[in-house]
Amino acid sequence: MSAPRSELVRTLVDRGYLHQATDLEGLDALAAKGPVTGYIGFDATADSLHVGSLVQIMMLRRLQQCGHRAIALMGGGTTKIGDPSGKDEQRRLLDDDTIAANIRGIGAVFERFLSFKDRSGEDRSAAPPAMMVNNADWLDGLGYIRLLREVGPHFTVNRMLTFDSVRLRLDREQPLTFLEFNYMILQAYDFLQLAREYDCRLQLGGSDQWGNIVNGIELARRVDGRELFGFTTPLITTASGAKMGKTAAGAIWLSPHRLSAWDYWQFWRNTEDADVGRFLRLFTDLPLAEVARLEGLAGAEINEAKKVLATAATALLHGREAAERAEATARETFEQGGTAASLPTVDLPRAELEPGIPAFRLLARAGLVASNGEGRRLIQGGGGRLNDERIDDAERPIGLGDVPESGTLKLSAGKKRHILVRPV
RNA sequence: GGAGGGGUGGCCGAGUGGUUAAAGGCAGCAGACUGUAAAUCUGCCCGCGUAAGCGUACGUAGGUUCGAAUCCUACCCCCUCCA
Repeated sequence: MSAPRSELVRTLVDRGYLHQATDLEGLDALAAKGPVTGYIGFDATADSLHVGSLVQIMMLRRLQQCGHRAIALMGGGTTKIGDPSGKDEQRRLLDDDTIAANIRGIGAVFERFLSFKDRSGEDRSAAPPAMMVNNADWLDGLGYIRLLREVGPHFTVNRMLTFDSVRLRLDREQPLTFLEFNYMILQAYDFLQLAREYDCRLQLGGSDQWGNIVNGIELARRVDGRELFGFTTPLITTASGAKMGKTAAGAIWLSPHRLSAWDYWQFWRNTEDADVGRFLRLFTDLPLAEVARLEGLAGAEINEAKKVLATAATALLHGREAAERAEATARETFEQGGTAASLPTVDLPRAELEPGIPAFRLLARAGLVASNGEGRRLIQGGGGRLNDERIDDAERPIGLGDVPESGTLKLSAGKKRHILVRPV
């Protein structure tokens, strides 16, 4: 297409969010005219989202930044069905209480990225407040016959069978239950419902959602004669092809109770060279010119860009202050080789430390390793450190005598994972 | 309801009486090299134990055997085809 006229489409395209769109020019024209309402659905399968969902969250943020209304749709209803996309097996079905708790947890994340406050009073140019809605509100009370009559005629099973989410299962001879088979219908119905109730015209999502999104668009056209738009992002992988967000300590969660700001900062700091520019565009608000400059840094200098990325991305989720604290901690720890007092700290009763604890046991006690055996192996492999000195003997007792001036022991598993132990 | 196939460690997947805490791969952790990168190479990778060893583990519960993931019985679950 020619150069986008709307800020929205320009932003999404320039920053690398576009994979496929149903009618980009139409969307561009619409967004150029005035505020558009767009949504993304999130399943409530865990009490926190992880970085895998961050692209979607950032898109909602872009939507709002460009003056449009963003709706975060909580899948309180659809989670009871289970999206078969990209899965070989049906997920365990969750009960209502769990889903409700998950929605609360997930909702908290959105507060960081979107503004739900109505500020039109103080600032006329402000974007409409974002909204959070739950599809259980309309799906729970849905009558089966009514749904079949309203929606059923517009779906042919022939076509449903051609969708990736279904076909992949069938091709691999994995079971697909009728329950899951209905997921796409409900998601299509969501879009119709949001279009009717909030004049929502746009659904965004990951590339695996393309089929579901198109279904909604078609449904609304046939039933209501509405013109809706769809937009998907590419699957975000690292340059070496790994799916994003599964690393050292497991999934990179967005909720602070699951993953600290420090660990989150470290995750971004360890981005592969080749990903830095792309990630800066997708996951930070940095101006594109600045991104281009940082991306151009070569060799070891690219580390500067990684720090900017880490701090900017962490600031969005955990706040500027926490991000800068993480950056400072990292500088002291890695660049000055010191012991930053702000490293993660665990308290240990003096009485326990008094007689001395074998090193392998202390590593486990501090949470750096999962078991005593793992602590032993770590030390045998040369990865265990006490106050930056390699621990050679797994049995070596560590006691109060090892506590340096600073008052805390520094334990390390490898060069990157450190923890402070404070006797209390 | 009938016939056939199958359930193995985080995942994939070999193993059909002892040499099996269970090949191989992926993922993960650590070491070396570096730039807290990638790639590569090396080691580790159920728990407890300094160790010898012990305890758990191959869908569940029993049984046969000196000895079972491997054989038998019952049950549960999944798949394919038929009704």
